[in-house]
Amino acid sequence: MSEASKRGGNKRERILSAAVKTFAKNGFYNAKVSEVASAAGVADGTIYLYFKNKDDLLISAFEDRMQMLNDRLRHELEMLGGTPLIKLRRCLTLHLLIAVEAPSLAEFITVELRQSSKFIKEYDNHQFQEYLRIVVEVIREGQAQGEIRNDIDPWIVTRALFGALDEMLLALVLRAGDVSHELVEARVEVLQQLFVDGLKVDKSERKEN
Amino acid sequence: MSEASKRGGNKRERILSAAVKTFAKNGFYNAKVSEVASAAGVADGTIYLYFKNKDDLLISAFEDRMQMLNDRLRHELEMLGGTPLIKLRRCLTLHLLIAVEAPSLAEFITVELRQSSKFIKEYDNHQFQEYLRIVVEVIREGQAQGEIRNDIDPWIVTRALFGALDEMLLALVLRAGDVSHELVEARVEVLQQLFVDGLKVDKSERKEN
Amino acid sequence: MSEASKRGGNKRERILSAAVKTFAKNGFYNAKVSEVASAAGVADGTIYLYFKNKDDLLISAFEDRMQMLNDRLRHELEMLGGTPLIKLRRCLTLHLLIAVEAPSLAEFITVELRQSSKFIKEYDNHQFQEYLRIVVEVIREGQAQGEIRNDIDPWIVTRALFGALDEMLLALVLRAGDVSHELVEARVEVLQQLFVDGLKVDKSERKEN
Amino acid sequence: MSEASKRGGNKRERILSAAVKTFAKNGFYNAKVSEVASAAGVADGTIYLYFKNKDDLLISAFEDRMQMLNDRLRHELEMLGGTPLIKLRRCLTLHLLIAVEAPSLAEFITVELRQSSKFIKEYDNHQFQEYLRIVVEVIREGQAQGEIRNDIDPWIVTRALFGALDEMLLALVLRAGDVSHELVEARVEVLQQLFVDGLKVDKSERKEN
DNA sequence: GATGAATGAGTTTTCATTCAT
DNA sequence: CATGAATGAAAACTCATTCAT
Repeated sequence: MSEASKRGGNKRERILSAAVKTFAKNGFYNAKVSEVASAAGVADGTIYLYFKNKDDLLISAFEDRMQMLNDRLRHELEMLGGTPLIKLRRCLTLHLLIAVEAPSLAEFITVELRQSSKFIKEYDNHQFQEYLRIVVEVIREGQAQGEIRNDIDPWIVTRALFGALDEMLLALVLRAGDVSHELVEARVEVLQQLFVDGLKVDKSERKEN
Repeated sequence: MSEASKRGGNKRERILSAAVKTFAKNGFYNAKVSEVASAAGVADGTIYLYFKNKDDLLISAFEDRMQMLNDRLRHELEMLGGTPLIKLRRCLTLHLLIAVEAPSLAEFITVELRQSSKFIKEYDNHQFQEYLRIVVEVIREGQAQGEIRNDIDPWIVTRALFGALDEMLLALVLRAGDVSHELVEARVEVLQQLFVDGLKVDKSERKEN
Repeated sequence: MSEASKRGGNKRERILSAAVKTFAKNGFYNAKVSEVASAAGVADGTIYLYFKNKDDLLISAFEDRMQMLNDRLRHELEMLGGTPLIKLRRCLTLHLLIAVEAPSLAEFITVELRQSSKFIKEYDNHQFQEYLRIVVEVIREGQAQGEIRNDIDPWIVTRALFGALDEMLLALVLRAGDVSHELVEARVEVLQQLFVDGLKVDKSERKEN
Repeated sequence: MSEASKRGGNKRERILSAAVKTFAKNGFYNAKVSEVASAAGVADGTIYLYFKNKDDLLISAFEDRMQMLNDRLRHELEMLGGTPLIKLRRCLTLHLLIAVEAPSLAEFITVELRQSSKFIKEYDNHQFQEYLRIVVEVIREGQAQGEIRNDIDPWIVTRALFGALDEMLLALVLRAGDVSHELVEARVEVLQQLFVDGLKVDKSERKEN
C-alpha cells in the first residue's frame, strides 16, 4: 500500500518534473503533452489520470514547485537566524540560486509565471502569494526591530523586490552556459547594495569612509 | 487625416494597434489572427501583406510600441533637464503611467515580453535593449556627477530596476478597475525611496531629522 | 439469495442490468464501459471476463432481454388461451407494458435496436427473430381458424405490427414523467382498432350499430 | 454573386449529401468526419465552415432531407387529388419508394432517426413533426368526409403508421440487392389492407364476394 | 492591394482494452 | 476470479496561412 502510494506519487512527480523541463524548453504553448509524457516515461493517456488537462498540468507544476521553494525558503530562514537584513539577503540568494541548482525550474518560473498571471484571474496562485508573504514577514520584522525603514509598504516593496529578482534570474538563465555560484553571489551583492543601501551617494557614509 | 486613415501605411498601424489589444486581452497564443483582423477592420489575408506571419506580428508590435515609448522617454528626459536622480524618477513615472494611458499596451508588454524572452534568442529585441540603454545612460551620468554611487554596475541596476517596474506595472494592470494618476505617483514614491534611498534605516539621516 | 448474489453467475446479470440502464440513458456510443462497470459495482476489467468486448455486451444485453420478453410472452399466451385475436391483443399490451414496468429496457430496445439492425448483418439477432415468430404463429393460428384474413403474409404483417408497436413504445418512453397502466390500455385500444378493424368506415358495422 | 451563392450552396449541399451516404453506410458514430469530407470532395476543415460540429451535421442532414421529402409529399398530395384514402395510400407509397430511389437516404432515416429521437430532447426535430402533421391532415380530412372512422386519434394513428412504414422501409433497405418498384407496390398493398381494412375477417365483405 | 473561402497539418483528449498483482 | 492503473490508437476540431478572384 505504501509501495503503491509511492508508485502513484512517483508517477505524478515524474510527470510534474517532465512538465517543468518541457515547458521550460519550449514554452507552455509550444510544448506537446506527448512530449511531456515521453519525457516522463509514461503513456500520453497516463497524464490525464493525474491531471485534468494541459492547463491543470501547468498550474499544478507551478504550484507544486513554488511550494517546494517556499518550504525551503521558510526552512532556511528559520535555520539561519540573524537579523532581518541578513534574512533578506538570504532570500535574494536563494532566489537566484535556482539558476544554478535547477535551471529548468528557473526558466519555467520566470517565463511561465507571467502567463500564470493571466491565469491568476482564474486560479488562486496560492503559492505565489505565499512566497510574497514570507518575504513580507521578513520586512515587517525588520521594521519592527528598527532595522528597516518604517515609512514604506512591505507588500509593495516585496512585489518590487520580486520583480527585480525575477528579471535577474531570467537574465542569468538566458545566458549561454552554466551559471556559477560566484556569479550568483556577485548579483546578490549588487541587489543588496541597491535595495538595502540605495543608489544615492550617502554623505554620512562617505564621511565615515 | 481621413485620407491618411484610408492609406495602406495607416492600415499597418491599425493592425498593430489591434494586435496589441487582442494579444493583451487573450494572450498571444490564444489570440486568433482573424480576431486581430476583424479588430483592425481588415480581412484576414491583409495581415499577411504587412507581416510575414503571426510571430512577426507579435515582434513587430512589440518593437514598434517599445520604440514609441523610447522616443517619448528620450524626448521627455531631454525636455526635463534636472539632475540624474530627477531624470531617474521621471523614468519610473513614465513606465508606470502606461497603466493609465494605455492599459492594453501595459498588459501586452508585461505579459508578452516574457514570452518574447524566448523569442529573444531568435530576434534582436532591439528596442528593449534601447530602453535599457537610455536608463543606463542616466545612471552613468549620475555616477559621473557623483550623485549616484560608483561601485555598482549600471547595467545590472537597470535590469533590476526594469524588473521591479515591470512587476509593478503588471500589478497595477491586473487590478480591477482603472488606475489613477495618484496611484501611480504613490507607487513611484515608494520605488524612489526603495531604489534611491534604500531599505536601510540611515542613521545619519535620522540624526539630521 | 445473498450467496447467489455473490456468485459469478449473478455478476453477469448485474453487468447486463447495468448495461441496459447505462445504454438506455446515454446511448451505446456515449456510454462508457467504466460507467457500466461502476453501475454494476464491479471493476472495469471484470466486464471483460464475461463479455468479449463492448459490442458483445450490447448484443448480449439485447439478446438476453429479448429472451426474457419472449419467454414471458410465450408463457402468457399459453396461460391466456382465448381466440387468436385475443392473443394478438395480449401481444400489444405486453409490448407497451415495458414502458411501465421497465422504462430503461424500453428505451434500450427502441433506441438501440436500430443501431443493432446494422449489427444484424453481423450477428444473428436470434431473439428478435424469435419474437417475430411468436407473433407470426398467433396470426397463422387466426388465419387457420378463419378469424384473421387469409390473403395477407403473416411475416409482413408482423413486421409492420412490430414497427408500430415499437414507435408507440418509443413515444411513451420519451414522454416526460411516468407512464400509467391506463395510458397503455388506451394505446392498446387504438392499435387494436387500427390493426384489427382497420381505418375504413365499415358500412356493414354501421348498419349493425 | 449568384454564382458565389451557388458555389457556397453547392458545397453545403455536397457535404450534406456525403454525410447522408457516409452516415448510412457506417452509422453516425462509426463515420469519421474526414470520410464525409473526402466523400464530399472538400477538406476536413471546410465542413466546419458550414456546420458547427459533427452533431450539427447529423441534425442538419436529417432536417434538410426530411424537408425535401415533406415538400415532395405535400406537392404530390396536392397534384393527386382523390379521396383521403387514396391520398393515404400515396403516403405509404412515397415512404417506401425511398428504398428504391434513394437507398442511402432510406437507411439514414430509418437508422439515424432513432438516434435523433434521443436528440429530440435537445433539438426541435421540426421536419419530423411536419411529416407527421401532413399525414395527420390527410386522416382528419378522411374523418371529416366520413371515409375514415371518427373514433380514433389521428396523431396516434399517424405515429403507429409511421412506425410500421419505417420498419417496413428498414426491412426493404437491409435486404441484399436492389429493391424493385414491384416489391414496393406489394408492400404498399399489404399495408393498405392492414391499416385500412384491418386484420379482421369482415363478414359483410365476405358476403359481397 | 484587398479579400475571405478553403485548406490540412497538428494536438489535445478520450476510452476500450489489457495485464500485473 | 477480480482489480484498476496504465496504455496508445484514434478522431474531432482549430486556426495560421494561402491564393483565386
